[in-house]
Amino acid sequence: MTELEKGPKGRRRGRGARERILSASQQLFREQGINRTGMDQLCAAAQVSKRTAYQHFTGKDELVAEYLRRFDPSVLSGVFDRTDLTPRERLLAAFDIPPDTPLCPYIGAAVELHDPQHPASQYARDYKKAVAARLADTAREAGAADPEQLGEQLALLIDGAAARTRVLNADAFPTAAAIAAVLIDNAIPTTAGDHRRREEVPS
Amino acid sequence: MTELEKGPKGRRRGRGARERILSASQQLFREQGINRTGMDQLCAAAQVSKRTAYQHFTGKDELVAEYLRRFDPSVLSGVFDRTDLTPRERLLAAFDIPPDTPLCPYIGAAVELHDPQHPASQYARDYKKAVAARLADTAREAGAADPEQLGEQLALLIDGAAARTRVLNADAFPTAAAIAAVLIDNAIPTTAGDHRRREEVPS
DNA sequence: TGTTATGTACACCGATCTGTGTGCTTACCG
DNA sequence: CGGTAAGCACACAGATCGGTGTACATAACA
Repeated sequence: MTELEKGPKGRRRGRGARERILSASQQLFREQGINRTGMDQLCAAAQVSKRTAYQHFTGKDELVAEYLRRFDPSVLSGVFDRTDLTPRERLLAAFDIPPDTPLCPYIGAAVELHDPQHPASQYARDYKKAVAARLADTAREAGAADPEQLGEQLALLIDGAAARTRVLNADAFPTAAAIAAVLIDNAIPTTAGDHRRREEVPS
Repeated sequence: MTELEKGPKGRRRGRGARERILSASQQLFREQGINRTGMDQLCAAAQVSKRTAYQHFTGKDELVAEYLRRFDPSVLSGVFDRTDLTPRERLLAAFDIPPDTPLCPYIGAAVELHDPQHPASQYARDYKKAVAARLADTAREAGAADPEQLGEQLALLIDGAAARTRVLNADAFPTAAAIAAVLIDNAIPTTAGDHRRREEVPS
């Protein structure tokens, strides 16, 4: 009561204001977009006074950059660290996305901010490159002929699915997954089986 | 002089204010984005008084929708109406984009407006569907096994290239074109000449 | 000539936005 | 206890936004 619940005034601090601000950002920026989410609304949602928010972040720009920096775990690592899958399956698993996922915030940020020099835009670039690199690593692990190329191609498919889902309001990831399957089959030379869908991998 | 050049006051009307407004929209909305371009700036660039702008368009929303509606000719028809190319070549030509093209305004609008009900968002959807349909038509003309699927796949590649180009600030269309070539080769059974290795599907 | 569109120039409204300034309140810690 | 850090409530500044109101100027047409 004294710790998590608020007294009507004074220090509230249930697990840090900063956390609540970033948590609210995750929700509001994705739901409404960055530009359409004002600091007033955001602070209200985070149950944080505006004054406090500006003591944790020098401005909205920094907040946005920090907000973007908190995404890897769920999307990136969540896919690549699954040791129960073969490299090949891991590549395809990148397209298995829960159908309600609001949609790649990096593209949204790059479009909304519209300034390639903005820290968030720079981080979005870095992130996209990192994803392509991890895909390339996995492709190499899977024995692809040209891992870098395959990684870049799969990254493009993911972005295409994200953008198209956003514009059409309909899930485009199955289509992207189908293309990915073709590309992977074409790029990985042998591996016992063949092209088409191959159920399991021996080891 | 009396017609095109302006007297310091009064009616200017060199080829219609509406045209100048839309023309300025094309430039500013693409350069700066929609939300970051105010009506004041836009009217100044169009050399049109703000009052006049609001007599031609009921509001910015309508202007944005109209702005989007003026893009087909250059992109869509420009590719599909080329009778000097085979259907196959036409499919690939969709990825031949002048390297400086600012980038698909439909995706930008859908992200910036962030409201699927916005007239511009609806038109963006219609347009994307139309492109996929024309790609499917061409794919059918080229003899693809599943034209709708190929059309949807190629459309996704285009969107992926657009989005990725935007985020990474580097041309992603060559990568998309490479994927397209693979998909087309896989989907079109015969077609005399070819590159890649295609030993399968005799008929 | 006068009328009617069409347009200009410019001030202005209300809303909203990022960001501050100020004073008060509470928790923690020595 | 007293001090300090963290936070709150709230008003407010300054800018910008979409959109109007008003009075005036010009071109085309009768």
